[in-house]
Amino acid sequence: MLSIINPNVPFSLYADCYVEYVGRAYSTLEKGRYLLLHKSDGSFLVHGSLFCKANNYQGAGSIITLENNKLICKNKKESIIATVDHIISYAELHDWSSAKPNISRTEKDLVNKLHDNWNTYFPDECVAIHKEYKTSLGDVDILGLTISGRRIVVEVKRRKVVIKDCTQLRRYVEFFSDAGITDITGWLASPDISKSALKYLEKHGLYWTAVQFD
Amino acid sequence: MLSIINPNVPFSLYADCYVEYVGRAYSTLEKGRYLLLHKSDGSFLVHGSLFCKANNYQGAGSIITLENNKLICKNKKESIIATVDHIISYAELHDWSSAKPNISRTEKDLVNKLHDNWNTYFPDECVAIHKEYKTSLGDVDILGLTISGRRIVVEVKRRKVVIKDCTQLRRYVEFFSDAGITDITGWLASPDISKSALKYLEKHGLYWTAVQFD
DNA sequence: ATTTGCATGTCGACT
DNA sequence: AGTCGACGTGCAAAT
Repeated sequence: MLSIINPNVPFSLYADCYVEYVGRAYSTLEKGRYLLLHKSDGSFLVHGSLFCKANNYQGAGSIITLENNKLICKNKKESIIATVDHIISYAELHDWSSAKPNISRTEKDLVNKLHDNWNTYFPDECVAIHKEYKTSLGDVDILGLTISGRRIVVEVKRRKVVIKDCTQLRRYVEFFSDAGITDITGWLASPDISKSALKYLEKHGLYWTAVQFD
Repeated sequence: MLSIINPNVPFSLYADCYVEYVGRAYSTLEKGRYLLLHKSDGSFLVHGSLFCKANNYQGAGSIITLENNKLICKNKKESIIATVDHIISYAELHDWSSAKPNISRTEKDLVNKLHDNWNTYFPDECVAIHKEYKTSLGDVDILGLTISGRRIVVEVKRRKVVIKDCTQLRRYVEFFSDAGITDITGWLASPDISKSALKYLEKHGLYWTAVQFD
């Protein structure tokens, strides 16, 4: 019944089926009509008519097999079983492109802008400005060092800053204070910030500066 | 050329095209063969042959229009333009199910388990145990109150705890200490924890307990 | 509309 | 394999 399906070729299958997933979680998807996609890297997706996210999915490296009217997708720790009642349409997807999109306006772009225009955004003149400075509590987006030895710790966000971003910054500041360095200024830099995040920053003696995409 | 496409009906389109996205970010997807999906809630997806995630996407409420050989998907602040060279296949997706999966083994399940079996996991006997206790710094998963007035603050994670989960817990603990309450114990509860997270917890006088899914 | 946090997050980078 | 953080995160729930 699923004999027309070749699991060695990527495909799109529109079918009436029931789907069960066992792995990190457990889920069932009621019998209905869904679009099932099998990609060349082993990814498997079950899409319903709503949302960007698939109802069920499994990542690269999964293996698809057929057993009677069941489509079984397994990887190391997880499996999806689609029990198929009726196939509406099946199409092999040949020559499917593997290209990835080229994205700009990322956090990295903002980091570069801040790095290259330091004095526009920060009052402390620096003798050295590091990007992606590694610490045992995580990587600091930008670390400035003034002539007097003051550290300027900057965490950059490409979207509106919320509270958890502030605790991330605090953690990086904490790395230096734990190391006995007390002359530290912490900054968040982003296009926007929530009210509670700004309040939280002020309470902890931290700063925020607005930075926009070009 | 795209005249066979009815933008009022969900569809699956396998085509050679070039895709451009403008909105929160900007991206281009090189000319190639991709699967384009239009869902009934307005969602639009451009899938390549790799990964679970679409190369390009737009969420519910988007509107699709056709202009010559361009497929244009717009919402309030964003747009995707797919310039189509050649259609390999086009299918309308009728009676596409809108069901959502039923998921278990969620964080909520763990919260309930801890709440209902408190003494198995925590040494402090409590006179009251609240779930989803609201504070101005976020919601505490579980808050226990002992007869002596001690607060037990518990943050629950369904997967392995990492450092940022510890700072989340610290923030909730901080809410109470800011309010002048000093008798607080902070716990993380999860199936597993990373080494550095455990070390971080210990350094800050916080605790971890293992909890498994049933 | 704003803010918060979960998610089977996914994915990439680095150790 | 383990750990960490960005992501156009998506998405729901609460305010």
